Amino acid sequence: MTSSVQRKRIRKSPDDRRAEIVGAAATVALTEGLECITLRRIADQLAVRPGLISHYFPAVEDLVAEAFGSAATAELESLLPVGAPDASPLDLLTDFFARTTGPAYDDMSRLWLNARHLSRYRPVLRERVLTQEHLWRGRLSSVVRDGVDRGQFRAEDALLAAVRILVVIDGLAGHANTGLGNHPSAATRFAAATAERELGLPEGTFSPTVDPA
Amino acid sequence: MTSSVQRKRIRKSPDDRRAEIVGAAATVALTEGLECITLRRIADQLAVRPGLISHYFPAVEDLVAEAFGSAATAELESLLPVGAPDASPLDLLTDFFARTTGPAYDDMSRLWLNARHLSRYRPVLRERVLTQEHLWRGRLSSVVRDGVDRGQFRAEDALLAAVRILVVIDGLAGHANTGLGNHPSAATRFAAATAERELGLPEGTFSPTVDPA
DNA sequence: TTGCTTATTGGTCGCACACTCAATAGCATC
DNA sequence: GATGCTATTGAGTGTGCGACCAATAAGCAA
Repeated sequence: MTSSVQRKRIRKSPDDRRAEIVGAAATVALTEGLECITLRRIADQLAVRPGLISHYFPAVEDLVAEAFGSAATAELESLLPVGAPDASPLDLLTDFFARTTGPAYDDMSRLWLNARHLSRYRPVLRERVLTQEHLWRGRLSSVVRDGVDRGQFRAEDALLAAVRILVVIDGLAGHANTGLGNHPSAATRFAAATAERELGLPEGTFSPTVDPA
Repeated sequence: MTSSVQRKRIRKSPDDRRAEIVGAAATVALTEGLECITLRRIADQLAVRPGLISHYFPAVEDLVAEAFGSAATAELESLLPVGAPDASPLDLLTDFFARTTGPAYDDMSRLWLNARHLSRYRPVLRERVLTQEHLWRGRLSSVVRDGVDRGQFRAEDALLAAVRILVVIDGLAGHANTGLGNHPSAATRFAAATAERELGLPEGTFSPTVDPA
C-alpha cells in the first residue's frame, strides 16, 4: 500500500547519469539558488537516493561549480552565439541588451550574484566564476572588435570596453532581488547607454526610446 | 582545574547588551559574512551563552538585518558625512572615489554583495537593504545637487546620476571575491570616470592619473 | 540461461544550526 | 543586610546537512 514509491532501479551509463545530475543541479541553481544544491534535493528531483549523487560527486562543491558553469555557458551561448560570424555586431548587441536587461534575465542575474558571493567560501566555485568571466569577456570583446573592424564601432581597447559593459550589467544585476527603485527604465537603459558611449555610437542606438508620442 | 572558563555572570542593561550584540554581529558580518552570524558565533565572541542572543533576538534574521544596517550606516557616515555642508562637493567626491575603489573598501564591497544575495531568502534583510540603498542614493544625490547649485557639476537628474554611479560601484564590488582580471586600475577608474561623465566634468577629475613619467 | 561487473541502494554517523524554557544568580532598591 | 526583579544560564529538542560503506540488483556478455 504505502510502497507505491520506490519503483524499480534504473541503471544508466555513468556519462548519462552524470549529465542528468548536472542538468538537474543547474536547474536548481537557476531557480532556487546554488545553496539549494544539496545531495537530498538533487536526489529527490531525479527520484534517486542521495548516496548516488555522492557517488558521482564525492564533494558537493564540485557539483555546485559544475552546475554554475553549465548554466552560465548555456546562457552565454544563447546570448552571443559563437556560430554566427556573419551577423552584424550592431544587431548582435542590440539583441544582447534587449535580453540582458529584461526580466527574463532575472534568474541569470541572481545566479551570477549568487556565484560571486558564494565564491567567498568555495574555492572550486571561484575558479569556475573566473573561467566564465573570461569566457563572457572574450565573447563580448570579440563582437566589439568585429564591429570596430567593420567600421560600426569605435573603441581603443575592445577588452576594456567589454569589461566596462559587463560591470554595468553586473551592477544592475545586483538589484535582481531588491528591485531598482523609482528609476527602473532609466537605470536599466544605463547598460545600453554605457555601450553606446564606449563604442562611440549615438545615444539611443541600443535602447529604442519608448517615449510617449 | 578545567573550569577556568565560565567566570562570573556579568549582568548588563538590556540597551547596553543589545548594542554590544549588534556591534559584534556587525563586525562578524564585515569580516566573515552575514551567514556567519549564528547564535553560537556571536555568543562566543561576547563570552556569553547562545541562549542570551536568542533572548534579545528571538529570530536570528532580525539580528542579521540589524548587523547589516549598522555596518552600512557607519560606512556611509564615514564616506559622506552629513555634518559637512560647507565642504566642497568636488572634494567630497574625490575622497569618496579614492576610498570606495581602494582595497580598504573590499570588506564593504563583500558585505553589500553578501546582503544583496541573501536578500533573496531573507525578507527582513531585504527591507534593510532597500532602506540602505535609499540612504546611500539620497546622500550621494544631495552632494551632486549641492555641486550643481554651486556650479561645480552639471546634471539634469541628480538622483539618476547618483544611481548610475552607485550601480558602477556595485558592479565593481561584485569582483571583490574574484579579482578584476588584467585591467584592475582601468576598471577601477571606471567608477570615477562614470561620475565625471554624469556630472559633466573633464576626464581625470576624480581619478588622478598615476601614469609613468 | 548463467555469471559478473558495477550502478545503485539503505542505513548510519557526526556536526552545526535555530529555537524553547525552567532554573539560577546579579544587582539595584529598600 | 534582606528582597525582588530580571538578565543570564544550562540543558534539551528537532532539523538538515555532507560524508561513508557494505549490501543489493540491473543489465550486459558469455
